[in-house]
Amino acid sequence: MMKRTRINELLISDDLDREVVVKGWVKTRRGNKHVGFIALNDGSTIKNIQIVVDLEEKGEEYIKDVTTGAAIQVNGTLTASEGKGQTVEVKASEVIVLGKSHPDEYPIQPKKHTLEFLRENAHLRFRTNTFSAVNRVRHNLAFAIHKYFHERGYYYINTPIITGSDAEGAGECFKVTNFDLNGAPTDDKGGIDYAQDFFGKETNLTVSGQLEAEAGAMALGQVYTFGPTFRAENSNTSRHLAEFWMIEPEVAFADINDDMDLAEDFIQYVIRFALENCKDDLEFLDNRLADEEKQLPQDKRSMPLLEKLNFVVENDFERITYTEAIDILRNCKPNKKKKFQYLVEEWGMDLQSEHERYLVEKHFKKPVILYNYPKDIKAFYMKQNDDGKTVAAMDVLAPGIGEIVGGSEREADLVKLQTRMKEMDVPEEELWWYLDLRKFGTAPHAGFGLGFERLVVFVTGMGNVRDVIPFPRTPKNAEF
RNA sequence: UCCUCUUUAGCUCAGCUGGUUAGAGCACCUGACUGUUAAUCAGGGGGUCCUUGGUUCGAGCCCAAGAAGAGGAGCCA
Repeated sequence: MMKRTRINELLISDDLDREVVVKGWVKTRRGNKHVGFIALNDGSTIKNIQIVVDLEEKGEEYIKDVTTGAAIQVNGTLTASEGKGQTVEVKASEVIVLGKSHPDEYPIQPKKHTLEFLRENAHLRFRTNTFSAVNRVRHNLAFAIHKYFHERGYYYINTPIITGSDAEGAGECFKVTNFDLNGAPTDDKGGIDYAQDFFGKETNLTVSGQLEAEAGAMALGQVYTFGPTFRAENSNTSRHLAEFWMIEPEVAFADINDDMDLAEDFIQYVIRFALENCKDDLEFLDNRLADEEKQLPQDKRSMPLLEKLNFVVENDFERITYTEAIDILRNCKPNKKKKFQYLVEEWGMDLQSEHERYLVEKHFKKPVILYNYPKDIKAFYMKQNDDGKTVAAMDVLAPGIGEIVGGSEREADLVKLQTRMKEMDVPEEELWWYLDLRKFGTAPHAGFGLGFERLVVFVTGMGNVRDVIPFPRTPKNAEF
């Protein structure tokens, strides 16, 4: 029996008038009682192949089950198309319906659906042009990430998903327990006795693999993680998920400048990879975005997707310190005219989304790396600068999505780290092993965390992280 | 968690100041058409107006509570 050929191969083939077998899902069927046209897609490309069925020979009934969504096999001949709109098509000698799709019940119609509706049909939305394109781009970005690090001598390490400490200071955790929720054993003080739980201590789903990655970097030199991350924050925004994927490189003998170089080079590399390997999909997404924004006034529209990606790849990111950013913001028009909801006045304040957006989208009009933040608004493990006021932290801000990377040089000095932990009430006992890394062969090192879904949002031009992960987990939603 | 908005046919939406039998486009079904491109044309079927309670002679519409969804904010990636 002949093997099937994938549609992406057929569409670029110039080996015509040969027997082929095609399998895929029906997008639409058109025609009359004499001839039927089927648009068929198998996921190998966003493009469909046209199947032509001679109904005078087969009879009208022959393709009555070939309806939108049905899975079919077509045996036929690859020929030059007689009609306009495509160069090749398959003249069917036999059409076999592998799986029917009842047209009355199948939710995905050959028309525009809202993203909200498709979210409720996440198991079927892969079959739409938009979501198949997004998922192919997502794959290519994931692949590019591994390729980038591998080619540069980084090791992919897997840090634990179940963690024993909640001292990492990065948001609310999901608890992991084996206790029956009605009647967990209690200790003599009336609290829950975790000593009797599966791990013998309180455990959570990881909020970050960074601390463990640091342990890897302090022996393997340069490592990265790429795994699921969980935050139990009640965040209802287009930028947050309860379960998301994060990339966390960690590099020994690197300082904050090396860290910024890495982040910039890395982001440009993976975008370039997508531009080269996802041409059709990105073109489709470029059109989709333009179409979506058609009704917006000119000044509210974002830069066309492909133009934006090429711009990011070809131009250096702007690098400014937090202090410089405050100066720019303090003297900018919206601040003076009191257009900001939070006015920028004092050094030391945390920057709000509106401020970051102003810097990226209005002032510099390109990705911006902010670094050297006040120590009081950043985490305990960041390297304290000599000025006594700032830490060597950096955030990469991208137009449209905001913070895409957060990173820092890590504090390598044991005493300084311990002092900071005391000041910030971080329990030393739980992080004894993290302190050991400073006790035995400490060295300057740096790293960052990149939210994978935010990267995919940026590259696909989708407006919501829920539409770039197949089955999003958000507050009140764990369907599928 | 806070603020704002939304919830009417399978989908996208309209529904006036509270008043008879709740509408349109698409989808679906039937028919027409010899090469279509989200095919086209004609006809047809299809409703727990998110839920609960209230006001009223009368509620899709007004009031209250709740649920779900979206946008923005906070937290962050």
